[in-house]
Amino acid sequence: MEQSSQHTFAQPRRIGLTIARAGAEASPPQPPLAALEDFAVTVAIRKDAEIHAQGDRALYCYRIVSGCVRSVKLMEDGRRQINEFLLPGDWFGFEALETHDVAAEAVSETVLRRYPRRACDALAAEDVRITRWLLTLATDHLRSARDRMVALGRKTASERIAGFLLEMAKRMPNDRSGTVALPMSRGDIADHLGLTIETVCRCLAQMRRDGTIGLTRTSLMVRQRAALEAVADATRH
Amino acid sequence: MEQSSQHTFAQPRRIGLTIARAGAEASPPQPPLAALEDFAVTVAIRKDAEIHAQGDRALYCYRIVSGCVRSVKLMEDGRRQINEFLLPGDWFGFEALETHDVAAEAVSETVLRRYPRRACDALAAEDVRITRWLLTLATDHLRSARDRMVALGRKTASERIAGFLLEMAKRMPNDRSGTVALPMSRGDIADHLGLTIETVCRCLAQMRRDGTIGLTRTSLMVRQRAALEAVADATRH
DNA sequence: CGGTCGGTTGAGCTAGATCAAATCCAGTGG
DNA sequence: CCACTGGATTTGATCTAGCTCAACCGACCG
Repeated sequence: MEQSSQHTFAQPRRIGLTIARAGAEASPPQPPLAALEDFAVTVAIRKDAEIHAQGDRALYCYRIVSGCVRSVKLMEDGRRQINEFLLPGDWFGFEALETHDVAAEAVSETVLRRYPRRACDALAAEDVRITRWLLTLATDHLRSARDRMVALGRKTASERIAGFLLEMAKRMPNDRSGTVALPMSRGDIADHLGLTIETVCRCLAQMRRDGTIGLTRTSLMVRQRAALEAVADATRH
Repeated sequence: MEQSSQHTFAQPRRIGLTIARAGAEASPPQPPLAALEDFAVTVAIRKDAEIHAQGDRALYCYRIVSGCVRSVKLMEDGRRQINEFLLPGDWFGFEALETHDVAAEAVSETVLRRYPRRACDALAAEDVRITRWLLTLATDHLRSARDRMVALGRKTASERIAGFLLEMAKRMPNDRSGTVALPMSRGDIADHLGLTIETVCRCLAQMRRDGTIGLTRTSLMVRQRAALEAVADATRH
């Protein structure tokens, strides 16, 4: 089942960092060793295809070149939690032990750069900067996971959604008009925020009625950032 | 407000790892450099005293020698999320950037070993093993944060509580009879699981009526592990 | 043009929250 | 040793945010 839908490009190499940084406002840290690129392969993933499953041997880690990936945990009965949405420049899969504890799926058509973990480890053994960089990645993810736990444990539906919209507006590339394309479905948003599709819809509809956001099926415009922030940021300091 | 209640022991040094490991079934990884101990100080913290606040300059990281610590995030209006309970052998504060993004408070009378982050960083610059160890810590915390996100986002009250009880039974030292002391209040449990005190009480009471657990105010006995696991572990694989 | 699949909207329903009383101790003072 | 006090816990009664179920809608597609 793993990577059933991907194919490997014969050609591109070293297109790496340039593309990765495009449009990312505050990009995640990039690895300090170009040598890593020598072991990498570029792969294209179709929308909704699985990059790796929960429980797969963790052979690779990945950097997103373009598109969007969701990191997912599933329960037996189908309940789903999306840990995070990953965007161009983001890394994932690096934090696994023997196996991946989450699945990774393409939210939209996605191009990845794929790195063998073995090579990663080998380089890390030679060059401390690799390990330090991995540490930075891990702590960044940890801190954002903590923010999400407050949201999931203690925030109301509209607080969660306001926070999500602000995050997306910040992370996604926006055209001049301030409109950003939302790559994920309402269902994905719901499973990210611990809500149902219907609740997500109703909150968004309300915010549109209030004039705080502009909204179509796939795009978002923040019209009154202050109003959204007031709803979202009840977190102290 | 920081450390208002702690005092520094003049005496003990190097008692470190021995005490730390006592009773911990699967202890977190310990640092590979005894040199770190040369910069450490042992401090005692009173119940409910703050070790560091949200937003404090991150000058130290800590290892728990004995007792229990909660890592908490507060919202303006007092809503509270406890990210994790930390037990003897656990490290915290290492993942901060300039400031701590969470507060740390003693759940019970607690003894800590406190390490200046500056010294940590200096040693890490000399010895890769320190950095690797920090990476291990960070990824461990990240993986457990993900499990908690599934719980907070998608599990029912009884599933969350069953999972919590199993985790505690596993992490806490248990006397011969299989009874473990629960150091935290019902309120702490509620704020950890994203529930109210009343819901926690009712679920626990129900489990006691069903005979799956034995329970007093401060202690827990798992009587039918299988029953608890059936409720808790709906996570695939 | 009919079908399908997201998305939206409406109408109840319910798990868990909220509000309100008891109880139960642990610690205190006599 | 016992009564007293205050906070934590437990239990009961009610309420509600968000879920569930169901209908409808609009865009895209063969």
